[in-house]
Amino acid sequence: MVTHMPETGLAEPPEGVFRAIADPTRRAILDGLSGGERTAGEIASDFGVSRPAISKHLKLLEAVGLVRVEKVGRERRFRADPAPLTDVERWAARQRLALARRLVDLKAHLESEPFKTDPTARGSEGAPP
Amino acid sequence: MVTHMPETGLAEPPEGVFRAIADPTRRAILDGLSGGERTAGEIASDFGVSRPAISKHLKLLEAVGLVRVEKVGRERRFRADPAPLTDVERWAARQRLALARRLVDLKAHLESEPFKTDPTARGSEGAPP
DNA sequence: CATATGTGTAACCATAGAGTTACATATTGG
DNA sequence: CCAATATGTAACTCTATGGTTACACATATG
Repeated sequence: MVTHMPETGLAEPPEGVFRAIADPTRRAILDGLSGGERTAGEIASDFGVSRPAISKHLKLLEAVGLVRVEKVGRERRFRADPAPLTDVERWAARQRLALARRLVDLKAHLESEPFKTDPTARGSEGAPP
Repeated sequence: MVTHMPETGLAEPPEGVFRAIADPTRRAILDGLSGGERTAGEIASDFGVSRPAISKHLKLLEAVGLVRVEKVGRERRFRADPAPLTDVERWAARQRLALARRLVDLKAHLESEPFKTDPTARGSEGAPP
């Protein structure tokens, strides 16, 4: 039994990004940044939540690298940076590949051991020559 | 100002999956299921948390379709189903594409308006002494 | 310089969520 | 039928987190 942390053995991607995109408002912020740079105020005006709330979301997004900031005068221009999402995509892709591999193994297994108990039996799929 | 919900205009993927994979233990469970089916007890024994905790994680994972269960006798065999992750991958990919598009637009913009103030100037990246 | 503007921070609140222990519900095996 | 095994559920606790309001700061502007 692993007593410390999950410790999957598989490379565990940065926790932060997963948590960051778990919140719908933060995903919406990133979506809103798809068109290009926006100031904190502009972003906040898109949602029904207070500006401070958005400010904190932006801070968190910046912390995990999903957003870059550029201070221009008294305003701050935010722009999305999807780079950290590669971790998420890689993890998701690996999950899919794992399934595919299992299916291949299963197929191979079924084809190699038709019916030990009955030599006269035809293939398990019922499509014998 | 949108008063209801984020409402990004862009297709908003199922909230559930994002929340489900936000938890490191749940991701670890899915990773552990990469090799094939496992019973609830086997899964629980991999972590330093109580079995009920794992049970709840499994319930949530099943609710969002990331895991399938098959009751066999008194035990339950769980297996991963990465299908719902396509939503996540699509969203992530779209984010990346949005950035690429912005960069292309920027490049085009820079190339179309080299140096209005100096007709003799060559490409924008030149190193004028 | 005195204000208006654009933002971040601090202090609080309320709720969600992850963990725990105790107990209820199937099945299997004698 | 009864004890052991494999799980899920209920009832709680604690902490993380998203939101809010009030206030501090920096930069533009008349």
